[in-house]
Amino acid sequence: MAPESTRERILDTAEELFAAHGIQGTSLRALTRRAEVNLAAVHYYFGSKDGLLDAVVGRRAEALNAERSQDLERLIGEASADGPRAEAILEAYFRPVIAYMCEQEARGRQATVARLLARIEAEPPDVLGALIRRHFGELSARYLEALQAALPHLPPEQVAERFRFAAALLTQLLSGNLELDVIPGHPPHEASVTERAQHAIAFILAGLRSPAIATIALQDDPCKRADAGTDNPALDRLAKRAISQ
Amino acid sequence: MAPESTRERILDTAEELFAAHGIQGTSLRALTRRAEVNLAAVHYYFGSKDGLLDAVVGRRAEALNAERSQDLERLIGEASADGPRAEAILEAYFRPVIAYMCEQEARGRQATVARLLARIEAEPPDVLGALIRRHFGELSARYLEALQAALPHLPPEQVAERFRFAAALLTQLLSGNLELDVIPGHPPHEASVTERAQHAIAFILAGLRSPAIATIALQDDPCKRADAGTDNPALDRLAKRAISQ
DNA sequence: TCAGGGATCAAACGTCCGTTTGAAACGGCC
DNA sequence: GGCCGTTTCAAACGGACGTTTGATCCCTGA
Repeated sequence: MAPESTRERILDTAEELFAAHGIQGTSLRALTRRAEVNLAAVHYYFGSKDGLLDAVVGRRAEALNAERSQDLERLIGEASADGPRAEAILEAYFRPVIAYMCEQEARGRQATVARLLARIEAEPPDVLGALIRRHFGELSARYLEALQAALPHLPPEQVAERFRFAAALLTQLLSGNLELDVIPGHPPHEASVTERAQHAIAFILAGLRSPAIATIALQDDPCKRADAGTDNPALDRLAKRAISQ
Repeated sequence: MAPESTRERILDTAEELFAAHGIQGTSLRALTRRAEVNLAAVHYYFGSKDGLLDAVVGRRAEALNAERSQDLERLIGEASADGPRAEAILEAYFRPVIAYMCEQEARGRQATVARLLARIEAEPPDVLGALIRRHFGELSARYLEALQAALPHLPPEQVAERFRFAAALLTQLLSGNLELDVIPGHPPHEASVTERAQHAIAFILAGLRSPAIATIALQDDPCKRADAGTDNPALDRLAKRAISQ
C-alpha cells in the first residue's frame, strides 16, 4: 500500500524469491519483473547479485541480532549470580525468529526469512561460512557462552556441539522442510508456528541437558582403522555404548 | 583404477559435484568435462538433468534402504514381544549412513552422498518432496512405526514429529554444515564421523525420550490472535510452559 | 564379411543468465 | 529557468545453460 522505494522492493522480492527457489534458482530478470523494477536497478543499488544476497540477509540479521542481544542482556541482568538458566537462553534464542514468523503468518504471508536462512545453508561452504559468520557469528558466541555457563557440568566443547545441533534444528524448522509430507501414512501434524517451535524447543532442551558423553578411545573408532571394512560390528558396539544412559 | 563405464562415471561425478555445488550450481558441461565424457551422454543415459538427479539419489537410496530394511528386520526378530528399544531403532537408522561415511573417509574421499542429501533439501519443495518420498518414504514409515511402538507412552504424532527432527538433524550432520567455523572463538571440535554421530545420537535420543508435551489451548497461541503484535509476552509464557519439565 | 544397433562424438539449437552501457527522466537548489 | 546529482530506463554485451541432432565409431551376431 505505502509506495515502497525501489531499493526496498528489490530487497523484499529478493527475500521472497531466494527463499522460494534458492539463490541460484532466482534470476535477476524474474526478480525485477516481479518487483516491477528495472533490471539494472539491482546493480545500481547492490553492485551484484552477491551484494544483493548480503543485503537481504543483513537487513534481517540486523533486526534479529538487535532483538536477540537485548533479550540476552535482559536475561543476564535478571538472573542470579549463576547466570540465566539454559531454557531461558534457548527460548531467547528462538523467540525473535518465532515471533517474526508468527507475525508473517498472521498476515497471511510466507515467512520468507526463515526459508531463506535454510536456503543459504545449501550454498557452497565458503560463501555460506563467510555469510553466517559475518552476520550471526558474534551473537552466537555470546549465546553459546551463556549456555556454557548455564551447563557447568558439561564440557564446554560438548555444549558448543549441542548448540550447533540446536541451531541446525532451528534452521530446519524454519525451512519448512519438516512440514513436507514425505512419510506415507504419517502426514505431518498441522500446527501453528508457536506449537511447532514449542515442540522443537522441548526436544532440543532434552538433548542439551542430557549427561555428558565420555570420550572413547580412538583405537576403537572404526573410522581410524586401516581396514575399514564392509559390515562393521565395532560400530554397532560403539554406537550402543554412546547411547547407554 | 578399474575402467568404469560411462554411465557410472557420470553418476559418480554427478554425485560429487551435486554434493559440492548443489544441483543448480552444477552444469552438465562442467560435469561431463570432469567425468571425461561427452556432453550428450547425460541425455543418452538419463534423458535429462532431472533424470540424472533421480538416478544419483536412487542408486544410493537403494543400497541404503536395503541395509536399513535388513537391520530393522533383524531388530524386530531379535526383540522381545514389545518390539525393539528406541535406541536400537535409532542406531539402526543411522548406522548404514555413518558406516558409508566412515568408509569414504578412510579412503580419503569426501563423503559425497551425505552432502548430496543435504543439498537436495534445498531444492524447491515440490521436487524435494517427491524425491524424498519416492526414495525414502516407505522405509521411513516402517522405522517410524517401530519407534512409535517403542515409545508407547508418547502420542504417535509426537513421535512422528520427533522422528522428523531426528532425520533433519542427521541430514545436517551429514551436510558438513555443522563443521563450519562460524562462531568466533569456538571452532568446531575435530572429531571422526563416528564420534560426531555418537554425539548426535545421544542428543536425539534424549529428545525422543523426553516427556510428552501437553497440547495447549489455541486461544493462548499468539499466532492465532487477530492482533499479532510486536513484542509478545504471551509467547514467552507459552514457550516457558513448553519447556518446563 | 558385413549388416545393425548401441555408444560416442562435435556441433549447433534457442534461451536465459549476470552485467554493462549510455541516454532519458526526475528533483532540489541557486 | 538552468544546473547537477540521483535515479530509472531500454537495449545490448558475451557467455553459459539444457537439450537436440545427425554423423561416426565399435562391436557383436549371422
